[in-house]
Amino acid sequence: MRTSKGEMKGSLKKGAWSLEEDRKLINYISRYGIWNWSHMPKYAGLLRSGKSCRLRWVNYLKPDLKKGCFTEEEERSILHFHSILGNRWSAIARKLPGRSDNEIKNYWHTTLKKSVENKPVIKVSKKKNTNMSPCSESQNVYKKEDINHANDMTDFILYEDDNSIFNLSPPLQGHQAEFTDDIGSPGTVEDLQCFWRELYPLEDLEFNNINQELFLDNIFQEYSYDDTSISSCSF
DNA sequence: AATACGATCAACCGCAATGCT
DNA sequence: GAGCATTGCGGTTGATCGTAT
Repeated sequence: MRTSKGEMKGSLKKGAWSLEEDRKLINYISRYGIWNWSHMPKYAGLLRSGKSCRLRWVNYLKPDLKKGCFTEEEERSILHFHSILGNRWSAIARKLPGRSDNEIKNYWHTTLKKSVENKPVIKVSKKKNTNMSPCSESQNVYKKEDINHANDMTDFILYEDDNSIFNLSPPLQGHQAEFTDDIGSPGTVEDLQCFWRELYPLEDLEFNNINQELFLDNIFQEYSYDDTSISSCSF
């Protein structure tokens, strides 16, 4: 069955994305790029709508997304552009590289709107420890400087071409191309690094203008590793 | 300790715009 | 130009958290 917009309905999963689903989507896009959101989920082994996949990628998984608190400068930019553009969140997001429209929209409704209405806002971090983006130092967040040999993680890089399609460069070959979805959930940083290493072997990399540090931070912050995981990490 | 409440944010929904045949 | 598929956008919802009582 299809909706009026052509997307499959029924038997599609909804709600929060699991780590495994994230991995499948990242894995697929890394290998094949974004060619058709509607058909991609089937080939990626995901029981999600194309819309859901796109949203997840755009708002959460894209490697150049910035995570963490908005800076004062970003706040000023949002206020400024909102005064000009109104609720055109995607237009505002384009003015703030690394921020998604959804993130800006949420930040506006939860924080800035109140300040505009002259209600002083006391920022208290109440982040969740799984899917939430890290905000304060109280969060269980580990930056790359916390981890030995973290520079190795800059081995992993995606690039965006003129059509906004993310590709891996160069294409995976041999055992890399055989990399499949049936990989267990990464319990530690080490496990996750193995996952990424299989996708992006050092010798095959080409670097470009994607902010590698942001991508690196995203990988660690995404999964909010606990102390045990970090201390056991040795790459 | 238990419960209620408010804040936050990921994800969904409906619709409009755009592209393709 | 019509009809359908796909993409993108903005509003809204619901789950989950921390805090207050």
